[in-house]
Amino acid sequence: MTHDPISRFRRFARSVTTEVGALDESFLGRGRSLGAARVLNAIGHGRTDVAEVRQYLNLDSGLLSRLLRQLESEGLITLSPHPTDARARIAALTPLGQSEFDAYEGISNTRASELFARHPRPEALLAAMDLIASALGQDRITIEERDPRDPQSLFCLNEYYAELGRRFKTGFDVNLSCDPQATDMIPPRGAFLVAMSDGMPIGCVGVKGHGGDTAEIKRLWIAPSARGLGLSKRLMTAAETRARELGISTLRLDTNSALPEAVRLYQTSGWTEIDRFNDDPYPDHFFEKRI
Amino acid sequence: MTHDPISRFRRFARSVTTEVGALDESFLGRGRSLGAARVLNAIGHGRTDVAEVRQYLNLDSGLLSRLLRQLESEGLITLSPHPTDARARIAALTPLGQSEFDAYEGISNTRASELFARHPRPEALLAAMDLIASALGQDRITIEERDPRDPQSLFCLNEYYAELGRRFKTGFDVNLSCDPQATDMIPPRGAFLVAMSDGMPIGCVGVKGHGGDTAEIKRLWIAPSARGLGLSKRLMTAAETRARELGISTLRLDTNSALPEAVRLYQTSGWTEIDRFNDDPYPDHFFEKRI
DNA sequence: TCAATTATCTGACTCTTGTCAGATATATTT
DNA sequence: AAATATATCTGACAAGAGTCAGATAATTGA
Repeated sequence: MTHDPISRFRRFARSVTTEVGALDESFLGRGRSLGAARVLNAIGHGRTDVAEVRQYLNLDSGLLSRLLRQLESEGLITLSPHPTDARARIAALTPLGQSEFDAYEGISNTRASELFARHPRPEALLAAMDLIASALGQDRITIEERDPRDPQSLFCLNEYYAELGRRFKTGFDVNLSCDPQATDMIPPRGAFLVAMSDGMPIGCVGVKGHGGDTAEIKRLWIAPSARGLGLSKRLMTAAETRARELGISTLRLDTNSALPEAVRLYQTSGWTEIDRFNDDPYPDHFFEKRI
Repeated sequence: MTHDPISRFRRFARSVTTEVGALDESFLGRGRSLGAARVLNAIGHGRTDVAEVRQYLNLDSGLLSRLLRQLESEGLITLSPHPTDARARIAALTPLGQSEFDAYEGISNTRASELFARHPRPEALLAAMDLIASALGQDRITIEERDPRDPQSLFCLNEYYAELGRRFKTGFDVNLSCDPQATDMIPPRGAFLVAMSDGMPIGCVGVKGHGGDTAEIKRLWIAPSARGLGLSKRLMTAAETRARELGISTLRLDTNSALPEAVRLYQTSGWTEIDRFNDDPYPDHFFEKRI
């Protein structure tokens, strides 16, 4: 039979490589090699340190050096010494470089939006892409500490609130719950961790401290497309480690039976159920863990 | 904001290219260039005519010639003259070539099945891949005439029956419906068309004749992942064209109001509703079209 | 039958990518 | 201050992918 998972996967791989190949072809149309175009794009996307570009594109230093020279001689970028490390250099787009970068962006954006425009269910297509990106990018998921007020963190928090609203019969109103102060989730009192996958936040967790040796775990959320990959365990482990570094010895958390995956996670990872320790109207399960 | 469709698409593209790149790397591990490996794979997948391989991989004839020579000198393939065209050649794997081909297959199959094995919802992942493959492969969908009894056709027909079973309140039993004889859907009486996308069947339609100048359209089906892309219209147009070639001047069809997309399609593409013309228990709408 | 076309092969080239071994200047560590 | 490490640059090279202009032999069409 021809419709086993493997051949379906193959058809997928073939369609995507063809698409990517076609995009590369159009990039080539601007009279520059793909390598140079990639470097320009990396710089345009804010990777200004030469070392950063090299790491991102995984390039040999010699090769990158030549590509940078080429872009410089085309008048697309300027190279200046790094302010704090005179060995290193930082790259910046010139106005000409910016317009060339915009042209590349235009090519890929047009392709992408045409794809969505002619599709009957663009949201389904995007959800499918998220799912696949999470599945394929599993090994490249990183956990970063961030300010809970930065855009990536806020994105996670909003998704979290929206999901609670859908899951709780009564809906969810942040103002009724004891919303942690951002400063309680910033060192030295606490921390906020975001799981990033190829530049997109796909999960978060907060450690809310108050200066003592006890803290609360709050706002554990995983994007639907990344569920089941063991990410919540990774986030919780990272949160515990970070809490320990901050001098915290006891963690507590509250949760709700409308979130059975969460309850199960805590039960199976060393947490003990305890009595209610606050009067927040939403939670109905309370846990504690010594770390 | 960073979570617009474009950046989600980008994250997807990046994760897939990384995956494909990693696969290519492992291919390289067998001590052969990627080009040669691709040619070997194309031959192993049954593309025996050199011309076919060239077209499939979109290679320059000179380049392919050299790659074939290399594979031949490695003892992986044999090249023999084409039986009916002495200019052309056909390639075949030697036993050694077959085992080398199997090794490549093993690499990619292992990767794919590991991906599915560690995913919580492999079916959802596959459905997502199908959806994306259909969306990206739109321009590469071909409509082929096939024997309604060949495996690709049977796959479509079974999916079609299964779907009717789900859609009709009463279920669907092929034996109660007047199932067309295969020979009625083979020239000169009729035809059976299958829409193929990268080697997978994603839709079908039958023209069921009885030797006269009237025929019926039967078994119009589109895979869920390929719906909304205008494929049913393409299939119907192809069916009409083929019917005309077979000397048919009037087409009829029956359908059911549980398939509203179908009813709407016929109403908007030149068909006129007519009285019941058979006593099949399932249909409740009947159409006719002069072509 | 003869001219045009087709399938493949050959040789000569180019470009891009990538590797490697130093060279140079600056930072960091001891 | 000396030794070591780091960031980048330079030159020399090699392999892969791909292009192009003919050459050859077979097939097709007028």
